[in-house]
Amino acid sequence: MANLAPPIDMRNCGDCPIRHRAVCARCDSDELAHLEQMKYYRSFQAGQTVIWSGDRMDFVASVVTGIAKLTQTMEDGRRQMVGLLLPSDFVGRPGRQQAAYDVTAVNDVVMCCFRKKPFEELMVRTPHVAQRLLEMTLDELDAAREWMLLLGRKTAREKIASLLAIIARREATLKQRSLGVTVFDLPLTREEMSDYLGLTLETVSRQMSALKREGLIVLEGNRRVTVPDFNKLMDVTGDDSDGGMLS
Amino acid sequence: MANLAPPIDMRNCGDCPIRHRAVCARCDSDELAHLEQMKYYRSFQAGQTVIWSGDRMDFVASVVTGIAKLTQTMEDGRRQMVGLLLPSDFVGRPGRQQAAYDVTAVNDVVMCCFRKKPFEELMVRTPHVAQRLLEMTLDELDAAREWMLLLGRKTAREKIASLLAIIARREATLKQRSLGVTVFDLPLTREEMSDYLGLTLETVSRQMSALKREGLIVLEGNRRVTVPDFNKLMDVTGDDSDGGMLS
DNA sequence: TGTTCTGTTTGATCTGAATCAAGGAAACCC
DNA sequence: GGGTTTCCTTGATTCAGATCAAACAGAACA
Repeated sequence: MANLAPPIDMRNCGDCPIRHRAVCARCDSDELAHLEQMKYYRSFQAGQTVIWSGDRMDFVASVVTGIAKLTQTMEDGRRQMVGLLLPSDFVGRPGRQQAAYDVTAVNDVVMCCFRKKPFEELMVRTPHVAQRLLEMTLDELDAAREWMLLLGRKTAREKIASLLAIIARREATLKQRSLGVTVFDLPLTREEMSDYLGLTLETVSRQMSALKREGLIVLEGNRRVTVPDFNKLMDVTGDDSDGGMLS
Repeated sequence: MANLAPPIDMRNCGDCPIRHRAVCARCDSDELAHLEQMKYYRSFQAGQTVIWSGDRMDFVASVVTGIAKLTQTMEDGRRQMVGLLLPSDFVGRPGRQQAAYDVTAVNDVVMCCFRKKPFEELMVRTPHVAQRLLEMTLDELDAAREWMLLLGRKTAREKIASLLAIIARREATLKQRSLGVTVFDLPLTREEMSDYLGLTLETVSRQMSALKREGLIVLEGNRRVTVPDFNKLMDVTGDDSDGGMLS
């Protein structure tokens, strides 16, 4: 209901990653002008569905602000999150007809969109776009595989700690702060966390309480989390203990 | 111990996907000649490690024959398979220094390799290579996400059925047979299956026995599997029930 | 022809997370 | 300010799959 018009200051376009990261870095300005003309913005309210799995998808986009999730659902309702899209992440697959998963706005989201057909044509003309997208897709693949280890082999406790560590690290990077003490708001509800981690929301809640009881995290309300000692949290994740600093 | 020399009939090169799928389809013959000169073959014995996680990876490759697995291992030994490489699958990430996972030959494997540096240079000159790789990577990402649903939400029984269905379907496609009745040899040991599915090998064995008891599969020895009715097997996977016939 | 592997099956028991079931607490809304 | 809704926590119980333990089957080999 809330989209297709761009009430967005063009200056925001500076954050648009398709322009910035996929194209701008290496393309000449003619191509850039092309992209400029093609793009349009859409915004989505928290909870709104961007695309349903199986729908034909006639655009590609990148997240400008907000967070969106990719989910797969089984016939009986069991649900698994399979991707979390943060600002600058790319949505949609050039060369593919149908969406493979549901895409839903977690909070209010703005996306920078391009019609698929012309974008694909542009991709043929400007090799750097394909190369940049390949890079981004490889990163996503790495993340997905990390996630598979989590889903297949980690305990509930380790899963929660891993998720908190991921968010804390991202938050620290975003705000250019060190990882020593981190404070942030969880972008996900308990249920979304459970969909992410392959758990029930009760188990998520219990494990959060446990970590709180042990002083590994401090909770103000349900959402605001303080991690007093990042390394202690990392010890619980089961990951290699370099603190993840050598990304 | 067993590599770096090509005792392989050049005609096998017809199966080499880098040539065939990434390049050949759309590139002029000069580029092809380039690729021809660059490539070399390596073969690996069953169980041999192709690359260790963290090693610097100075080549990219594609599987010509055999099957290789990607695995991640936690400090305490818990292991999760995160990828299964079949003939024509691509190994390695242009633009990345280190290998992110262990790559191991499941059975005897031949790979068609290219030194990374010149391959990357070639990628810049020939846009279709990057585009083809992007397509392949997107496919892998889709597979990984399907796999995440399996790991996070499926029961042991559904996991086993899903794995068997995947292999049966691939086998049928390969031999151009219909899916009605399928016979094939499992390429994986019970332990490898458990690594794939996030289970213990005992549970894998038990569930295999259960499917056998119920007549959903017939086992000759441990490896040879007959699926008398593919649709009945699909009913157990928990997947949407189109029988997977639409791609 | 036994001997030793390696891979597999099966049984008994345990346990971590799911399920079932109440309540609490913050946000929203007349 | 009370009522509704949505989200979260906590407790009691159950159960699927892990763990521990033993035995079996086929292949390799001497």
